[in-house]
Amino acid sequence: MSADSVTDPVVDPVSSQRIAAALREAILGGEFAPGERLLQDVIADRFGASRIPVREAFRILDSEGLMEVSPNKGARVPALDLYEVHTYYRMRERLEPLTLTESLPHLTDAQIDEMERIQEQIEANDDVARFLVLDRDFHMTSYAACPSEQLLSATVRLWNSTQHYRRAFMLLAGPDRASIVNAEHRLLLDAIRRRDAEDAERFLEGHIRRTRVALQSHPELFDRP
Amino acid sequence: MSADSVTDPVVDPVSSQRIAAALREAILGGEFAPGERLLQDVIADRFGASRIPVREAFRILDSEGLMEVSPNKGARVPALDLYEVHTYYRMRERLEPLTLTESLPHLTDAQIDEMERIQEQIEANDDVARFLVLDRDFHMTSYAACPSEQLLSATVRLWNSTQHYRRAFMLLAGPDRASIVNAEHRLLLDAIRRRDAEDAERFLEGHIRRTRVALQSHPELFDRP
DNA sequence: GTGGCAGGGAATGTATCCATTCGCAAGGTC
DNA sequence: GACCTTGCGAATGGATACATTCCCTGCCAC
Repeated sequence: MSADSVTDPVVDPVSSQRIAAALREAILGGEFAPGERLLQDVIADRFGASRIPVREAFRILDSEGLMEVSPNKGARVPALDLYEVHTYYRMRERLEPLTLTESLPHLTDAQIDEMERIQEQIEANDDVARFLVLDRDFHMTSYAACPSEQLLSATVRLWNSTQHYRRAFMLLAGPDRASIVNAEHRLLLDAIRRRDAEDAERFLEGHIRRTRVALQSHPELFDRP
Repeated sequence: MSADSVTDPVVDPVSSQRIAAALREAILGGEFAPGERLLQDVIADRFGASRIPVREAFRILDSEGLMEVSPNKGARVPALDLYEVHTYYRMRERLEPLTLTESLPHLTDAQIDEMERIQEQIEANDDVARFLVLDRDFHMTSYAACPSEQLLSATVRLWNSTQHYRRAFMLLAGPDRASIVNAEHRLLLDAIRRRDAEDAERFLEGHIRRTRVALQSHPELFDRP
């Protein structure tokens, strides 16, 4: 056992899970572009495994909305057009307020404090890649106490599927919109502190909706190379 | 080639897909109870295949919400408690009106006529198993023109996950509630004919909500055996 | 030049065999 | 008697090898 095993993240002994976790990070981090095909052999070599666990990993990621596999045609990162991203955002507008409402009564004060700290980091930050991580953390923390595994995983799927376009949008729009996002986050955080589900739902829906409308004004994000 | 190959459903040459399709039917049809474990060997023998395509099929069904696989612990049909089914219905209340709204402008008159025919069969029918099929057909036909593959598959997942409890509820509550369901379906159908998305959303949400409330009054459906 | 067709290489799908893990039950200890 | 431990059988995870499908390329006919 290595001396610093305490700080090492525990690596899953099940290869398919380990590979899925690594690919998940890579896809969410933008290492693979939408539409990019992933070959079983290549991924298998990369992880020193056979193709069997790689196939399992592909299926796992498929169920998370991060890949799409089709019989005899291989696996690729989904490439969405404007309409599909638009639809994902409309799904988010309807589902995530519910997730928040379910989470709200079970959120601990410590978790709300954690959201506050994340928001402070967002306000002090001006790096796009870091914003994406922090923004995700902010919202996921607000959902973390949702007792429904199903609702939570559905929410994560929606975030996963739109992650790449969120990044592309941020890179394009730049940090100009930061002040609006911060205002929205502050309103949301305040409603959560007050345990006001109705306000929280309203602010969250508005936050997602505004992002959707902003995205729509940049159709060039969806031009196929 | 068999003489009646035209009427035969095309069987998928890919074993994993074929097995997944058969298991999907079996689970939705109630052949496996929630919580029941499915062994790779048993399923493999049943379909005359090795365990590899069975594992693929399990993963496929997992992504459809029909099974849950956990590493080294096998695969089973998800068993939900009252809260989780309740949550699924609340998700349905929010998502399915959107699916309908997206589908509505693209629905052909022929599809609406088809819904009418299905509704007539529902009204002339008094068998629970057949009702479940027809009811699903009725709603799925209303969603069929939804251009978003993602929204459609999310909707199907929600239906899949709650199918068993819908059946259990119908067997318990009997056909007493038929008249209310018929009234709701008629209102929904009328709104669809008028291409009135707002009314259609309202009636659909109410339809799902009423079913959820009715389900909640039968907590005995969720007693573990 | 355009369309279709055949062939070959590459990638995916599957079977068999082996490795690993899990669960349970029998036995032992305090 | 309760609790831990040990070991065995069964089930899952993974590697290798083979079968099948797909796709692209080049050739041919028109």
